[in-house]
Amino acid sequence: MTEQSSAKSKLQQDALLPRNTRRSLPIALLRAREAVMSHFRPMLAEHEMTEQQWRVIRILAEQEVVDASEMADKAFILAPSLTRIIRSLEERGIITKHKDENDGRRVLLRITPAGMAIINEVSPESRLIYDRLEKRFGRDKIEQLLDMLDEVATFNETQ
Amino acid sequence: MTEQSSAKSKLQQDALLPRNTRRSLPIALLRAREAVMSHFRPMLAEHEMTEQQWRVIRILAEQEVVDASEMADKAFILAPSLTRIIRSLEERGIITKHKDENDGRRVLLRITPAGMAIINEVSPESRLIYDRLEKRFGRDKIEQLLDMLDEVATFNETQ
DNA sequence: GCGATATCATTAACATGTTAAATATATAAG
DNA sequence: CTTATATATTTAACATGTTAATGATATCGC
Repeated sequence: MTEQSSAKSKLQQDALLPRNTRRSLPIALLRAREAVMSHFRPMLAEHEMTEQQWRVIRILAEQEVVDASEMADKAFILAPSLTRIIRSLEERGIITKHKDENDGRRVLLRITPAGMAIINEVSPESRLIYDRLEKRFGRDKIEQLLDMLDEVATFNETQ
Repeated sequence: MTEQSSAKSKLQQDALLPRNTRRSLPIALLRAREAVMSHFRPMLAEHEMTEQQWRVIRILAEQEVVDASEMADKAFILAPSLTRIIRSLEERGIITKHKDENDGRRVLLRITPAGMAIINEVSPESRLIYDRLEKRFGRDKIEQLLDMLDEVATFNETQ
């Protein structure tokens, strides 16, 4: 018994040990995100949509034409992932994809009526979940959280 | 040229990112997380470690023996991912894996000296980055953020 | 105009995320 | 003791994350 615990504490007294994982910011961000997303995923799954695919068509519902780079920025999806997502959504008739005539490198994306139909079916339930979240924590607290997260997001810009 | 861009650039002037996306909690959590992680990944890559693999061995540096279920909980990694990570780390001699003699279903994990060597090499630089983060935002603010994130993480429990 | 350089999108290769199903072991009910 | 049920881990299949390399088009400098 004492033998067993002595080895453990020997390891733990090492000064080089990393910070306790319980208060790790990356994991805390992951947990919070998962807590929110777990409410959305089942509803999206009913429409054979992933969370990332939903982000893409939601942005196209707000803005008629978006090129791939802008989409990657707004939806926070890396280019290689976006390429695959665009291919899948186009094959399923949810979005269209055309070369930009003024810049042959760019790809212009638009949502189709089929895509808008999904938006219209999912949006009400999506709002309901956000409302529940706001009711649970209060709008002020969520705004405050969003502000702090925005601030943390600048950590990579300011060295 | 000016005609073409006028309608859209007016919209864009209000906010480079549309309010809906920019003030979306899931994406804000993602952005914040990425801002933090982008500082760690290059350093982990030097040791051929992914972020998730680092979480696993860091937990094993704190606690001598951890079974797979407990690891999944603490590192916030789903079981199928953990299975693959354990296989990779074991093959590389960074951790060991044994059946629990009292419960044949369970798998017990331990870190090896080679694993501890990685911990000792990475930890100082890791602490440096966290210190920079703390200096940038203040310890109180980060503690406050962690508290709020913990609270959001309970959103899935309390319906 | 032409060549060097930059930018945008895609592909490749491997790791992880996600859900469902399969497997192995443990525990409870009878 | 045996069957049914529950739990822990693994496997499978597909989607996305991540970095590096490639191909295509634009743009800059001369």
